[in-house]
Order: sequence, then C-alpha cells, then structure tokens
Amino acid sequence: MLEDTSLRMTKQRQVILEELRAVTSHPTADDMYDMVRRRLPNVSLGTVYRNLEILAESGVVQKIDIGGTKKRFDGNVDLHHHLRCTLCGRVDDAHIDTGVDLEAIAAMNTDYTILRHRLEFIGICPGCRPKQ
Amino acid sequence: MLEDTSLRMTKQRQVILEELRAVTSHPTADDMYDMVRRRLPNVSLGTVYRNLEILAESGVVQKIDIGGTKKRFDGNVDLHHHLRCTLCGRVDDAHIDTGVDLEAIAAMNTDYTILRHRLEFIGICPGCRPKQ
DNA sequence: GTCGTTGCAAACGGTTTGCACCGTC
DNA sequence: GACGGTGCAAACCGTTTGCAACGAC
Repeated sequence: MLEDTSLRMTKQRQVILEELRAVTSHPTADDMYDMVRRRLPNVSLGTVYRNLEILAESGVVQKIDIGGTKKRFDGNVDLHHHLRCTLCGRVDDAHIDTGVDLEAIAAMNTDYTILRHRLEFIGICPGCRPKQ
Repeated sequence: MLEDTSLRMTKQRQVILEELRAVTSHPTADDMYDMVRRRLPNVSLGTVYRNLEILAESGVVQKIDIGGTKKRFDGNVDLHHHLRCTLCGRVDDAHIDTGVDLEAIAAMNTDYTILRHRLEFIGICPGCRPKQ
C-alpha cells in the first residue's frame, strides 16, 4: 500500500495514484486526465503521462499495453488477465486460472527465453450483449 | 491460396500480398513499404496502409495488434500465438499447444461472451541472448 | 538551496484521409 | 466508361519532450 521511498510525492502524483486506485476500470491516460482535473483543474496532460509512466516503472501501478491504439493503466498490480469488449472498448479483469503453466510450455517449445506473457480475451460484455 | 473475388487486383495490391506471403517475419506497414518499393519504386505509403487494411478485412492476411506502437501484419492466417523479443522487437510465431481450451475457461469464469483470445509471450530471442 | 516536477506548447511517430488523376474491370 | 485504386501531402491522434518557473525535501 505504501510507495517506494525514492518517489517524491507531489500533489499531482498523489492524486493520480489515488484516482487510479479508486477505480476498477482500466483508464487511458486521457481518462486519467479527466479524473484528475476534477480535483486539480490546472493539471497538465503531460504531467499525467509523466507520472503514469513513472508510477508504472516503479511498479506501483501497471501499464497494460493491450490491443487498441491507447495504452491503459491499472491500479491493481497483481498479475491477471484482461477481457476487452469489441463493441464498447471496455476492459475488465479476468479472474481465471488456466491450470497450466503457459510460460513453461512456451519455454519448452520455442528457442526464446520467456520472461512473461500476456493473455487477453476479446468478446462482448454483459452491458453490450442486449444491443446485439 | 486464391483471393476473394470481390477484390480488384491492382499491381500494387498483388505485390503487397506476394511480399507479405514471402516472409515469415511480421512486418510493420513501414517494413512492407520498403519491401514493396523495391519492386514498385513509386508506391506510396498510403497505398500500403490502405491495402494491408483491405486485405486484413477480407481475411486474406492477418493484422496482429500486439503490444508496442506499430501494428504488424502476417501472411499466415492460421491462428497461432506470438513471441516478442524485448531487446530487438522481433516477433516470431509460437507453435505451441497449451493443451487447454482457454476460451472455454474464460467463458465459464466471466460474464463476457468470448469471441477469441490472444496469447503473447515476451522474452529474449536466440539472436539477442548472447548480447545480454 | 538543490534538483526533481510542473504547465505549457511545440514536436513526434504512426496512421488516416481529401483530392485529382489513373487503370482495372 | 464507370468507379475503385493510386500518389501526394496535409491532417490526425496519442504520446513525448524542451523549457523556464515552481515546490518538495
């Protein structure tokens, strides 16, 4: 819950972190800009980008580089997979256990040194299903 | 091996398709531009983008929207997973069988209608391993 | 007081698009 | 001959960066 000691904690950085941790959605930098601006009307978009990058680098939050044009951020750093709705673009957490060690399988069947993996499901969210 | 009938086959479109099918790498639009320009020096980047988009939409090639800033294209439309090297950015096919039906697991444990999934491994390719 | 951080605006990189001409069907 | 495709260049959009002022430590 506490941050790394080396991070200087400015008002902007703190609000960005609080806002990101307050939601379970996976906001884009632009979403975050809107959220933060409600509390700090003069914050700049550059500051939001810079801080999200710094927080992600120090492991306090997660940058999820899922399909689509925009990067998204996640206050939950536990590793977990994601669900993306093709219709509305919404991204949810997928709390699933595949029961297999995918990285071990990949390590055995390829000549790469496997560092990590990303598993993403594309589908239709419950909110969009009625529409289609 | 043959294309959909509805596609008008211009020289540019044909060369783009041939060049993409001739490689097993996963070129970006810019890579494709270079490859095509060797045979059609006056081709424009816009044409390459337009045709890759059209070919992907009609299912003749695959647009792989893997992590990173640039989109990549794949002449192999069979579904398969990918390996990305963090050091050089190279993308290879991962010919692996996970042995489990990931989409079925996701369907059972989430409230999304699952359409497809994407599995990507991040690691270090054999070419880069000696360097690090 | 130092030095990392901010707001601003301009730059950037990848991709898309408007337009007039061209070539396939 | 019609109409989709092309080359060109400008526009676009998400993101990054240079800079001078600012504020946390």
